[in-house]
Amino acid sequence: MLTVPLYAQRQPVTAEEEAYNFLLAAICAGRYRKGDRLVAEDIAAEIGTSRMPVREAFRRLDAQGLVTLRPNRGAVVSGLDIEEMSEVFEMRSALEALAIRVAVTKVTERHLTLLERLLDDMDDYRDDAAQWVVRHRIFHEYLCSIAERPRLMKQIIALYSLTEAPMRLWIEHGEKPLSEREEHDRLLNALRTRDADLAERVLREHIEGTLPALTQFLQSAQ
Amino acid sequence: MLTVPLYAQRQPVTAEEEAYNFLLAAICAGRYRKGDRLVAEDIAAEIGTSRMPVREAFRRLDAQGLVTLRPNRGAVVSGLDIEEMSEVFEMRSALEALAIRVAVTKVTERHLTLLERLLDDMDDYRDDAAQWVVRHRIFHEYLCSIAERPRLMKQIIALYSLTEAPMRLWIEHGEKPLSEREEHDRLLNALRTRDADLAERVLREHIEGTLPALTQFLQSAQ
DNA sequence: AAACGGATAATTGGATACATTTATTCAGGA
DNA sequence: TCCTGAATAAATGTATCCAATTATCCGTTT
Repeated sequence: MLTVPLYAQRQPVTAEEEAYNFLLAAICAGRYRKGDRLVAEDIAAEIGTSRMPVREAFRRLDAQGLVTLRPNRGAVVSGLDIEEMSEVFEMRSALEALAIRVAVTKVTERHLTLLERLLDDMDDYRDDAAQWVVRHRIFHEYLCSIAERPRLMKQIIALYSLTEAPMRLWIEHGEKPLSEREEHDRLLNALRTRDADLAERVLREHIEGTLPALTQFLQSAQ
Repeated sequence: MLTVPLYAQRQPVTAEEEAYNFLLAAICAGRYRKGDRLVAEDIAAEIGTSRMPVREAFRRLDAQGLVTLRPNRGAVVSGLDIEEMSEVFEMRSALEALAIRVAVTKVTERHLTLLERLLDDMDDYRDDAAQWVVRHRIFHEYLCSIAERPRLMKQIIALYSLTEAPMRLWIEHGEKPLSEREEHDRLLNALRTRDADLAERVLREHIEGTLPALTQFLQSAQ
């Protein structure tokens, strides 16, 4: 199995990296939730460092939009309200559309085979919401990585980090749309045609089509 | 004159903010150039703090892509090579296109009047490249701000921070395209029609049309 | 002269200490 | 009971210190 992009893959060589990986993973996994206050000293104690590397990790997470830092008032997990979720989906649509347009010009059979495999992988976790959401993210990120645009990729990854936790809650709630596999297959078929307009259209429909149900779930969970 | 979004407007209340504002402004202004090493202690001495706040500022700048941080090897101003410049312009095109589509649904006469004023402002600095580039940025950022999408806005601002220094060098080099005012007027006219497709098309042409000449300049300046 | 290697200097990463700010507690008064 | 506000506790911001890493210098060797 080829490795695929995901958060925190790099072996930490500094305490700051360790703190960053720890916090990113914990927020994505839902251990720290929207509004939770992150106390530097507590986190430092948990990973066995001093507060300083944790503070530096906070800065990166703040720049990424995952955490909100206010002077003298600490770090709070940002989370997304309905409006912000919609904004993030709009941005995903715009940036992933760009990525797939470029990807269409570079995609090989090898890529398509692996993408297919990633979809099968997702199917295997049909009944494990947490795993399914992670695999879903891996699929999309791998798709975007074909474009070979590092800054674009970084941005898309940041957006997925923002949506992972609420997406998991939603899927765990049993709302996984049955049309997912079909939509992803349509996406692969569009890629195969190398038709950028078609691929973009299918991708945008896939992303934007997910939003209403997710929004409804967020509303019901106030 | 209404205030418009730009970098570093907030009065710094912490040393970290001061360091961040200082470095952001210095990189945008071209005082620190691509490849320059940023020594935390020197910068700390210049702004009258210790290294710690400067290090934290480095993290944010790194997350924004303005600086590259490597373990034990310090901070280096990232800069953009030709390929990266092209990537950033692609991203600007995608994100500003989204912004203008939303802006079209929200734009008022008041906005249009101010935009017009900002264009006149730019004209006044026709012969001052440095000022012109700053005003150009202000115009585009104000245009995007009409969409009222904070995360989108933040991202667009980050992209402008990346391009400001090379843009100034290019304009100072005397290559300012004479068609700029006309293109910006076309943009305002498109906004006035409230036709999202038209506005997006004009904006993308404006952004993507700038790239070839800028690329050529970067190539000539190796 | 160029390449190598070891000594020294410079710089970074991280922990600790202390001042400042914010949060919490709790007693007294409306 | 609900405020109010002083006292206390907790957390943050920053400077300083030390260890570890990296960069630079310089003499030696080829």
